[in-house]
Amino acid sequence: MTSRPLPFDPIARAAELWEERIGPSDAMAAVTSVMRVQQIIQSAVDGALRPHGLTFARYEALVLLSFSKRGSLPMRVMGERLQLHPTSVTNIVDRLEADGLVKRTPHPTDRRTTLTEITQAGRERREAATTAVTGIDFGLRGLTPRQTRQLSDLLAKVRKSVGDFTD
Amino acid sequence: MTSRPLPFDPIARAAELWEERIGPSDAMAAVTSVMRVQQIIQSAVDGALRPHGLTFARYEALVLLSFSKRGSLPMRVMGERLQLHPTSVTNIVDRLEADGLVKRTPHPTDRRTTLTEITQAGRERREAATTAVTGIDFGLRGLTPRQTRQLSDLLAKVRKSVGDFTD
DNA sequence: CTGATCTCAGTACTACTGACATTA
DNA sequence: CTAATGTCAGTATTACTGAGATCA
Repeated sequence: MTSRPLPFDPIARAAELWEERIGPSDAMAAVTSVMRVQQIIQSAVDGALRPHGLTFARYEALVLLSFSKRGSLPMRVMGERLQLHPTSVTNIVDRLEADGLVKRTPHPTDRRTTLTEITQAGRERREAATTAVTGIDFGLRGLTPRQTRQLSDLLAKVRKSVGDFTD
Repeated sequence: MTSRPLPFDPIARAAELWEERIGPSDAMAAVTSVMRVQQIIQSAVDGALRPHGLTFARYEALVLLSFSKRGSLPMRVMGERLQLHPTSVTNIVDRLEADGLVKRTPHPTDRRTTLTEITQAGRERREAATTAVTGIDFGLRGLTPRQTRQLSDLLAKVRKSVGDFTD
C-alpha cells in the first residue's frame, strides 16, 4: 500500500487544476471522492470480515437473508435488492453454500426458481460479522451522526435520479 | 443487469430492519449508499470511456500526467496521488503504454525510478475522453452544484480522518 | 547493509457477455 | 412460442501477497 499521508488533499489539488484548464470541477471532484471513499470503506470492511471468512458482498447477502421473513429468498430477488448481476448472485451463493452458511432449496410452486435459505450457522456467522463491522463503524470515520445521515440523503438523491428506485 | 427500479428504497428498508433488530443504522446506511453510488458511477463512466479504450483508472492516470508540469511523473508518485498499489500502477501503465498513450523513460538522476510520460496521442485521447465523461456529468445525477460540493466536503472529512492527507 | 523502486507470478473477487437448459 | 430463472464458461479489471532485481 501507499501508506504515508500526503501533505495536501490530492482531490482538491486536482480540482484546482481541472478548473484552470478544463472547466467546472464540481462533478469531477465529487465523483473522485466517492471512488476514493468507497475504496477506503471496502478495504476496512473487508479487513474486519476476513477473519470471519466473508467479503462485504457475501456479508450483505447474509444480512438480506437474515432479515427476510422466512430466512429465504429467490436468487432473482437477491439480485434486485443487492443490485447484483445474476451470475454474481450465483457466485456469491456458491461460496456461502460451500461454507454451509446458506443452502439452496426448490421454490414450492415455481420450479424455475431457486430459493436461498440462511442456515443456523449462517445466522451465527452474520452475528459475529456484524459485531466486527459495527466495531469499526463500517470503516466510516470523521462524520457526526447528523453528517452521516446527510451523506446518505445526498446519495439517495443520486440513486433515485438514476432509477434505482421510485417511491 | 437487474434493470427495473424497485418501488421502494432498498437501503432505507434495510436501515429500518437494522434499526429494529440490531441498532443504530446511520453508518450502515451511509456505507451501503456509498458502495451503491460508486457502482453507479463506475458503470456510467466506464461506459462513456469504453469507446475510447479507457477505464476510469487509466483515465485518471492520464489526467494526472497531463496536469503535471513536465507531463511525466515517477510511478511511485502516481501511486501516491491515485492511491494505487504499486503493482496496480505497473499494470495500468503497461496498458497505457501498449496503447501508445504514455511511455516509460528513465529518471535523470535516480536510476531506480521510472518516469511515466504522457505522449501526444495520450493528450489527445485524454481530451476526447474528457468530453465523453463530462458529457454525462461523470455519471453523477440528481444533485445541484451546491449539493455536489456538499457531498465532496463530507467525503473529504472521511478521507482526512482516515489519514489520506493532512493540511 | 538497509531501504526504496519497480516488476513478475500467482491468487482472489466481482462484473459482464454469450450460450444454454429448464420451466411458466 | 415467448419470456423468466439460473448456471456455466470464458474474459476483463483491479487489489494484494510474496519474491526478487536494481540501485541510493
